[in-house]
Amino acid sequence: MKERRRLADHKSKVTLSEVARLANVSEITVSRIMRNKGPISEVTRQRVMAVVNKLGYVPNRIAGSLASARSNIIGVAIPSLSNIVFPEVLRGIHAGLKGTDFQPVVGVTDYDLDAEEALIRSLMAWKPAAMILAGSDHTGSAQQILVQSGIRIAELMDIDVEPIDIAVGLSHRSAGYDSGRHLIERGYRRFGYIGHNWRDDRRAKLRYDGLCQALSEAGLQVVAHSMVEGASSTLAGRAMTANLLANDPTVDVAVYSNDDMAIGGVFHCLSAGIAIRERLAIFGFNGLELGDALPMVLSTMRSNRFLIGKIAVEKIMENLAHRSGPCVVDTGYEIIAGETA
Amino acid sequence: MKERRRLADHKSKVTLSEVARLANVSEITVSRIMRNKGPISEVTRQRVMAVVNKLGYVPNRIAGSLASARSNIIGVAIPSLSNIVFPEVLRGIHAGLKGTDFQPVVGVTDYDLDAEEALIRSLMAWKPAAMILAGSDHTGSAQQILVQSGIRIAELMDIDVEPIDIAVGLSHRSAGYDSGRHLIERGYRRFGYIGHNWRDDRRAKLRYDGLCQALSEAGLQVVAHSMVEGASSTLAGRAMTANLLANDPTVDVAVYSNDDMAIGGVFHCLSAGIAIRERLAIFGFNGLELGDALPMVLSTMRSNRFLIGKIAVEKIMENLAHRSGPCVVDTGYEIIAGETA
DNA sequence: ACAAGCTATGATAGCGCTGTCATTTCCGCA
DNA sequence: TGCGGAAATGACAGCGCTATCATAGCTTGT
Repeated sequence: MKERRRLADHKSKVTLSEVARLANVSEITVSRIMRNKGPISEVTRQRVMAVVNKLGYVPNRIAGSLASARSNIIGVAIPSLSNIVFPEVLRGIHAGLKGTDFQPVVGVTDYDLDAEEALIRSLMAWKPAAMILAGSDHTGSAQQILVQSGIRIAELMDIDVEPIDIAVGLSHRSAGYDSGRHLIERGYRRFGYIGHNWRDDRRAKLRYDGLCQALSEAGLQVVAHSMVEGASSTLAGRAMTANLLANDPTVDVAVYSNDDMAIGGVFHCLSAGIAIRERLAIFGFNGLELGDALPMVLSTMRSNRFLIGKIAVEKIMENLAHRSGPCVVDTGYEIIAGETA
Repeated sequence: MKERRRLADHKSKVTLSEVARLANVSEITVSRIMRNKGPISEVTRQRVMAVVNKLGYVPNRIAGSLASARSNIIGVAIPSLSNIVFPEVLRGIHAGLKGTDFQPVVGVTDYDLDAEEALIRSLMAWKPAAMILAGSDHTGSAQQILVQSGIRIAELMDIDVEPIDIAVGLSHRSAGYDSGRHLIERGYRRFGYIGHNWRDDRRAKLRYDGLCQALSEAGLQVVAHSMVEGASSTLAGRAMTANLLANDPTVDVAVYSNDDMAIGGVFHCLSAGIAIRERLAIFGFNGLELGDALPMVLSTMRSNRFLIGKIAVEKIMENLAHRSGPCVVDTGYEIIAGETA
């Protein structure tokens, strides 16, 4: 009997009331001490903490959240972990959360809105304190769930449409536009575009639209396209660059859907002996660190992925309780002139 | 009064009992339906589901977990999100979890064991169904918490030491050893090593040790080192390559702590006009996709990060309830001959 | 025709914690 | 000396769900 007691004590059953009993105080006192809430005398605190440490007591947040009707969970739904930009956003989120005791619960949607809806439902079941999503495209039901939840919602990456609550990101449309202006100013006239699946990556499409507008205003247009099915990758960028030049040898600049693709372009040129910039200029999007390390610095546009995640969290934390009307934070972008365009 | 009721109904208070009341069944019946558990007649199911959909009822998992003393959370503690390998492991974890209704809760330790301990405590408070960690280095307390918890514990990346429960990864020591053998066979004799912070990345050190052993068995040694403070990066790899060659122009092969660094080496050679392989051979570790897309395919060793995450989850799911004695899964590695060494 | 064994449903009692509203103790100051 | 009020603690009633055991109807087989 004695042994059984000890086993039970040590494994499954170290609860608040156990601690309270051994420390000769009420449960609520222990609870207050664990949460640093309410006035507690130093003597009691130490006596209780001694017991806590001895038993290795870890408060059960599930019970706590149920009782207080609030959790310290932040739901995060991102489209993919393969595309480097999302881990970077996650990094920003983690950085913003550091020091708080909020925990992100991360799900991946694979760019599928129905999967996103299912994920949102599943995350909502944990009564998160806030939700962070990528983009502002959601199914009707998902949108409704988000709106009705009343919690803070941050929609990241994109600020081209009105958010439910908070949007943090940049205008991809005007980023594309400014890329176009920049390249026109540098004297390029025969534009090629190398991209990937627009259905998944709607923001790439927005940048393309912006680019076209800039060209059109200058009486120009994209004269050749090479689009790859599926996701962006450096290998795809390499292949599509070869493809583009084969289709239309007159292009003097290739604009890529992102840096992964553009770096593939650089590699193709290096290995095919094509003079970058003189023969073909290359312009990307994102400003990945890698672009900086290339034999020639990649010309691109920096988006601040880390910052987007971090600021989203900060905005949420500013007032966890109430939405304050749609709020848009523009994290901007910055042209990196580089050496490839 | 009527309006107030409706508001309350629609926002905060869509609970099991509410659904049960409107569907004219008991709470437990609704609970069974939501969980697909126990025998339920088709008629009842449909009647209840109609109410569920009408109210937009989402079960509260917090309450559910408390009542059932089990959660569908998987705690994940990784050292970093900056190093591409961990997002890939995460991807594997998500892939393995797909189709189950488990949710990963991810925390980042920044390679700090004390931070890891704090994180483990914090994750444990959610009574996770299992924990996934990187590496087998933990503080004493962390180790104790993990052992005592009784839940499944997977320690990833590394199988060079005995795990608490499950280990999935590869022997970095023998990977390093085999790199050495491979390069010796190819005729290289003057080895340089380019690495990053060993305190953070203990596995890189293991690979180095393995390399040295292979060299030593062949009567060789590493004749020059260039180590960068801090984390690995392509830029650092570039700089350290220049540095290495300046220090000892006789080296004919550089082994890098990982592909990020090695790719930097490739870039340095490309931009300094150094003949890769003829003048300096380059060998990495990880087998990143990017290595394949380079102008010359990177010679390296493939570690299967995605698989490590996926298999860890599968092993855990095999028997969620009980540990079955230490279990080690070797996901192996594979030499990619490539064109740089 | 009736025990045995289904299937479908319900009543009850918590899970481990926190919010709310007391209650007690102790201090400073008139 | 006594009183107002802050500091310290506690009792109690849930939070929203699920485990457990019980109950009612309905087939079966012999």
